[in-house]
Amino acid sequence: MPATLRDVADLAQVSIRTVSNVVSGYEHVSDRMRERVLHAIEQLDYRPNPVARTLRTGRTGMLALVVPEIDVPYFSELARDVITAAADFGYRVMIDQTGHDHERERELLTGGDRTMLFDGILFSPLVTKAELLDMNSRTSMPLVLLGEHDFDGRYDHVAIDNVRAAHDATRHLIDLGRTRIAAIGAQPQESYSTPQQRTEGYESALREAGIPVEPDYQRPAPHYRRADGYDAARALLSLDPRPDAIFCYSDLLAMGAMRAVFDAGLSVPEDVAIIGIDDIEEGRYSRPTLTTVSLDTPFIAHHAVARIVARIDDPEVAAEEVIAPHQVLVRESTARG
Amino acid sequence: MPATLRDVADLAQVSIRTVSNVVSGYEHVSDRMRERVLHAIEQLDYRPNPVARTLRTGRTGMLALVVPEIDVPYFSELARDVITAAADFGYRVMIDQTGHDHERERELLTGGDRTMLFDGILFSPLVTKAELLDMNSRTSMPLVLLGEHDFDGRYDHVAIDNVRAAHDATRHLIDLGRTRIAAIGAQPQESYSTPQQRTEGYESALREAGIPVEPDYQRPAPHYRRADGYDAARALLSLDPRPDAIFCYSDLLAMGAMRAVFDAGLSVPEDVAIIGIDDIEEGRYSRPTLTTVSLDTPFIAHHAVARIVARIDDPEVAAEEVIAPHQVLVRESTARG
DNA sequence: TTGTAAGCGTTATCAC
DNA sequence: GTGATAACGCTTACAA
Repeated sequence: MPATLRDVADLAQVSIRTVSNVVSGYEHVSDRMRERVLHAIEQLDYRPNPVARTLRTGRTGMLALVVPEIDVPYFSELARDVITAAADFGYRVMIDQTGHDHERERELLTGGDRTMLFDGILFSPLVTKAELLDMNSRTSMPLVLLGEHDFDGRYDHVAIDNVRAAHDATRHLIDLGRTRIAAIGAQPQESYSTPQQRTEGYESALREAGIPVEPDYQRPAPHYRRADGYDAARALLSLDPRPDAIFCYSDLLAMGAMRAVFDAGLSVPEDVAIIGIDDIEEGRYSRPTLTTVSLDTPFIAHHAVARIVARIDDPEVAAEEVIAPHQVLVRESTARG
Repeated sequence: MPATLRDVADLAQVSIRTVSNVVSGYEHVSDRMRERVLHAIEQLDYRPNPVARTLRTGRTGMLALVVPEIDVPYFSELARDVITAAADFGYRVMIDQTGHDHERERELLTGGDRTMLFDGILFSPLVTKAELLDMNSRTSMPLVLLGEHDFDGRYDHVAIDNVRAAHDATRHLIDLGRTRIAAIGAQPQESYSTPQQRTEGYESALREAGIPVEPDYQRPAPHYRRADGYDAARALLSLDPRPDAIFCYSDLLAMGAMRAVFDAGLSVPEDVAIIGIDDIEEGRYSRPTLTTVSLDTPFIAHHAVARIVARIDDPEVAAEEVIAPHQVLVRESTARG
């Protein structure tokens, strides 16, 4: 049975209040008292019960990071940075996986989930804009959106400029001299905003270069996993004329797409140049290495945590938008012939 | 301000006890009462406070999964399965990252970390056997070890037979006709038990085949990341005679090693055959695809969660050892010429 | 500077 | 079957 404040107080012959003062670092405690208390704490191996403290203070010291799939490299790399950033602010991170389950997302946001042991949510959503809009209005749970962009200032969010990022990626392929530029990653339901924005950037870059937008060259991807990229690329390669470049909305899609190109007996970048988004470590070792749009996840993580902490401390603070920098990293998958 | 049991009781004109009964699904409640209570709950949008409940019951409904690095694919894929398995048992998962920090591991295990908001720990350790032995003895926190094997029945653990797995992997390379078989992944401090066991399996397979164990062919890896595999492989390739096969203690090491082989102007598997351990998804898409020892992570996750739940329910239950099956999956990186 | 006591929102032990 | 009421372990007015 773990020792309590009361036990320590009894042993040290002081009041429970004094023990609490010592434990929580209150200043005005005489040295003799502090000495006695610390000794008793040592002796009993006392540790404060965080749950009791939480019940009293209303703070758990935990953040929830909600992602669709933790084993998607982008999310696990983001999680790593978020855990690190949260530690700097004295918070710990609980990771929740929604598994593309909108219902689960709604539960978390509305608090329909009855086990909310955290102070705030970092949310990398799957939900549509409309869904999200009236979701969190019921709960007062502090919320910061990751990766999304277009929410009219209702929520804190930290994201990249998706339109520009997609535009830059497409532009890079154009500068290579490619003209039949396909894209993988549009979502069947067009209400997901990230894919929508990337499509917008892709199309605008094509138009600016005077290249007609060819609907057949745009393939959806139900999720953003390797298998989805593989399937989509296979379909693209069977077209006539076949694309000479593919812009993938995520690096993982790109990994699958590259494999599909090889399996078709073609080569990257000679036959098909490929670019992704995310800059996951895998792309720095793959063959060929993957050209990508790098996202500065540490930046995203840091600002997201900073925002949520600010909102926890003051729920009334105005919502803020943070745009993380991005940058095209040219590697072998788009190297010039 | 969220509604409490008391508010509901007042509105429904019943006692707080009756409300609690309804909420926690107690059977002996009259229909009229239940009706009234449910109505009030609905009206107030009442949700039980999990912290208060926890303080009373001592259960948080949370498990901690402790891993060195969440962005290492093996761990993120394991995390995914653990989260899924935990959900089946009604638990949620908090992921903690120790970042190769022994001190952090000790903190978590001894509860020196003051925020123990979970009921049990699933621990994929970095610590040495000796360290672990007297670590958890102070706390009574339920603990299940993942991936480790040789702890004399003091702790629950679910793992694979590391010696056999390494033996099988090495044997596979031998059966290919390779004779200069290197290994990457031994740890500088030999007290880590998993690497130790893999080295044991590697060496025994060589000896059985009458192949001398060549110390130069064994390279340590500080961590198990791509960069470590890359560096180790580079060193191996500069040897004379150079190895014609490499057994990597993890798939990620293998990905780095493959890249090093290509950068040296050699090919896999013709010049150097490569096999890993873990069966991460990346290896199913890489070029060449990676031969590996598959670990059945869902099995590991399920049994680990089942054990920890059993131990939470009855702390006195005898420690158990679960050995997960493993299997060599032959792919292109060791295909016959 | 330190002690006393009132909660935080539950669950559980009594009675009735 | 339902109603009071005492914990759970802590923080924090309010007193002394």
